[in-house]
Amino acid sequence: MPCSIAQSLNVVGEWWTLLILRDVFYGVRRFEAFHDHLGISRKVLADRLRRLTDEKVLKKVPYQNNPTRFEYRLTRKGLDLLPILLSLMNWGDRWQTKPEQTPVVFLHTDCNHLTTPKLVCSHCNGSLDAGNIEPQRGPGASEREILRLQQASINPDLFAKQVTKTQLRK
Amino acid sequence: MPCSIAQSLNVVGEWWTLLILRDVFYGVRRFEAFHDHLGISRKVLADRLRRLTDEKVLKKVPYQNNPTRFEYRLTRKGLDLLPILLSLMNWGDRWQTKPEQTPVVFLHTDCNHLTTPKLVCSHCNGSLDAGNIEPQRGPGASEREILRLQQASINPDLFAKQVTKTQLRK
DNA sequence: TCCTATTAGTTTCCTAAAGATACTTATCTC
DNA sequence: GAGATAAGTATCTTTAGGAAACTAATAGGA
Repeated sequence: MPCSIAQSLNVVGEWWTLLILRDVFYGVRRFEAFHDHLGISRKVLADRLRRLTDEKVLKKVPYQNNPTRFEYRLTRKGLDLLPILLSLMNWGDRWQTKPEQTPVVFLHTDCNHLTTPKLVCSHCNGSLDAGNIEPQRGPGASEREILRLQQASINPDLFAKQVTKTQLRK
Repeated sequence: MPCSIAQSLNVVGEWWTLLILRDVFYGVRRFEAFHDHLGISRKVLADRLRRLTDEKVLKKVPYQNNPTRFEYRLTRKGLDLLPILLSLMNWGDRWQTKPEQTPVVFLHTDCNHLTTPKLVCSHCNGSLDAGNIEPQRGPGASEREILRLQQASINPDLFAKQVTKTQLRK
């Protein structure tokens, strides 16, 4: 599918993949450790780790010889997944968890305050949300994509009041 | 699992769910339209839409009577998923797509420039990345979570040089 | 009136993927 | 030699996904 979201989901969209990556960000590196922490089946864990190394999100680094054994580390490409994980965590905290049940918070070591991630514009640093962005065709837009964009509205009348009976087709 | 990422994935972690939501953000609202655009099976589409409305990410709004038919709209909770979608899109663009193949770009209407989403600290507006955040126990941290955090390192020696043979246990 | 189209699903059947558990290989420790 | 450790494979059963046909309620046209 010619869509960057689909491209991403192709790599990290399967069950377990993002939970494995969360563990990697927390410093988990070895097969047994993933298995113990996550309670994931060994077959699926092996499949996912293979996929992630094939896609160069993780790389295998040897940590002993005889027999040679490997641990899994993030590549630059993998490290760049952090915004996705932080966004997921932020949404879960806000909508799925009571504030007093928040399991993990983050300290921003540059300013030494607890932080919540916020999306801003790379150009003006102003906040980015559904109300102030507009999708446009990129250089690789397909015919289909262009058609879709012509009708696109990022904020589709979100809180449209309930349509009254007389407005509805009889 | 007592983890906000798992909580989020519980709602949006299944195949198709985020692609359906992408379409919703672009203004797609009806069953047949999702089916046509995505090429998803009708059964799975019905399952996913039911799940999303149960979770109050989408809500059904009637648009005609006799027979009453509904379309799917984002709630505030659903609208708040935008950072996740933008982060996924951004990662896909950077790592899975050649620049000249980018299908969609975004205009930030506040500053009128094309934009790339960037994560910043809610407190100081400084950039947020693997190098300057540190996970800490939240109010609802479990024993397990606390143990994990004690060994946590968000940036686990990413580019550790290949370990030399003599460093490895013989 | 009868025929076809539209919309939003549901049902059925078949294949693909996930989970549980046991097994394997190579080595170290007791 | 017995057990433990680590990183997987292999096998079997259960579950989930895809394709296609079917359904309900109505509108519009011949």
